[in-house]
Amino acid sequence: MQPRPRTIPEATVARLAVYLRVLTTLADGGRSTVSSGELASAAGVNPAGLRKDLSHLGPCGVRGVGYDVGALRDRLTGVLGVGSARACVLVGIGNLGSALADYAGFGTRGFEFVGLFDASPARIGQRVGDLEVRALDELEDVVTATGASIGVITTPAEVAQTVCDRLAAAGVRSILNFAPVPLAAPAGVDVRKVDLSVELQVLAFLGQQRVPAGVGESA
Amino acid sequence: MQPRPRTIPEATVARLAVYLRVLTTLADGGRSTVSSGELASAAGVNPAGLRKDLSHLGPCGVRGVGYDVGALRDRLTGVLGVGSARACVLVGIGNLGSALADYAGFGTRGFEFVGLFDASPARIGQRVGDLEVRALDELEDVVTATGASIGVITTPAEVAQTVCDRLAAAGVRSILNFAPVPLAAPAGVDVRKVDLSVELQVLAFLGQQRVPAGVGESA
DNA sequence: AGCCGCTTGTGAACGCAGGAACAAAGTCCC
DNA sequence: GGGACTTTGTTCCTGCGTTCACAAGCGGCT
Repeated sequence: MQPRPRTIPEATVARLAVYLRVLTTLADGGRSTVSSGELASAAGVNPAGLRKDLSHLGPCGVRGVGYDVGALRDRLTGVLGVGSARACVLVGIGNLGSALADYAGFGTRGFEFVGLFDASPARIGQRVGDLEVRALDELEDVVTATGASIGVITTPAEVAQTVCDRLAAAGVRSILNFAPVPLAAPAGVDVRKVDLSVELQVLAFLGQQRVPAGVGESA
Repeated sequence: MQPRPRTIPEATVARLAVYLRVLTTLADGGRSTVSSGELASAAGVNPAGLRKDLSHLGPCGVRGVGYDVGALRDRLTGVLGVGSARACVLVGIGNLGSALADYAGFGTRGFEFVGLFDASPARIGQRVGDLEVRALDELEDVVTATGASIGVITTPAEVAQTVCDRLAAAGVRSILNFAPVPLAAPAGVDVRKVDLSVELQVLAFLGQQRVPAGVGESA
């Protein structure tokens, strides 16, 4: 007996996270109710699409009035599973890794880094944010001890697969990969990839496509 | 006279960038030809999809043999518009901005940062990578002088729209936005968004969905 | 109490991306 | 020179995501 189907499209989940952020802002501003139109505008999406996204959670609005800001925020918090802080480990403390470890957007949104790891002896022992960088050898122990369920990989491409394997073997079930290689993970482990240079290249293509005549005139 | 339709789907363009990276690696390794199956495996996609992606560029392989690594790489380089280095400016030199300015993956792939900007006087004058952080006032002058066509925003959310407006007014045609707000840009300016906390939240949801013990039963 | 306007939630149509199967073409071997 | 194998390029089909448009429900006003 499950009145609502458990399957929520990934694209919808991504937008729910955006709605949650907007709702938090609105709640801080003292707003009590919002209409789908206003919320959609603040989130940068279509109002009808927003309502369809929310319909996956069952009815959570009042017709003729709109959505209760606090209630909807709490509902989204529960559905997205960010009610209790989730323990994350980060492997590869280079420039990008350090930035992520210090990124306020994570800590304030239900995620807590409980371990930073690097292979370079020069980095081990350094403090980044409020954590100390540890040797890669301790990875499995820390994952087990903290019950970390999320791993972030910001290592060079060559070692990303090895790190992925170790994370998966240690019990991590979700991996966010910034290394520019496709990772193979065992069943039961989700991998998401963020490729920053690809984003730039898509942007470059779109800009070039727009002006097909003599665009690279940087001289 | 345009033998091939100019419309290439965005999803395809993103994958073309991945193929280009793999091809570069293969070329460095001395490979001369590759089959679609091998290339697809290295890129983490379906072979049929890869061939379909490449078909947007017209025939560029030899049946019975495969693709010429060097030729295909050059073709992709041309299509993606990364043949000549593109000038980029980066606004918001916090942790993330510093990491991006230093990220080797950009410089080696046809992108060159020509200006780093921040509003905080404490950061102005600091060296990041091989550039000096400049005052935000100089943004327009630098964009004009260098002909930068790409802007990257890593500022706090509150000022992202203002920066976006100034970039667009100065002549930047493509913007990569890391701030967690939807940006409105005039026609002719492309905006792509990368939201790191959303990626983590999607991951958290998928991990939670896999183990539905004690979901938020708010009833 | 009844009506009206506003907003949500849902159903259907459209377009797009992804995957699989098939035909064309070139090469290697006999 | 001919046949067969390999690999590309294309075509069809299925499924998903998005959008538009309508019906249902609730509050407020008369």
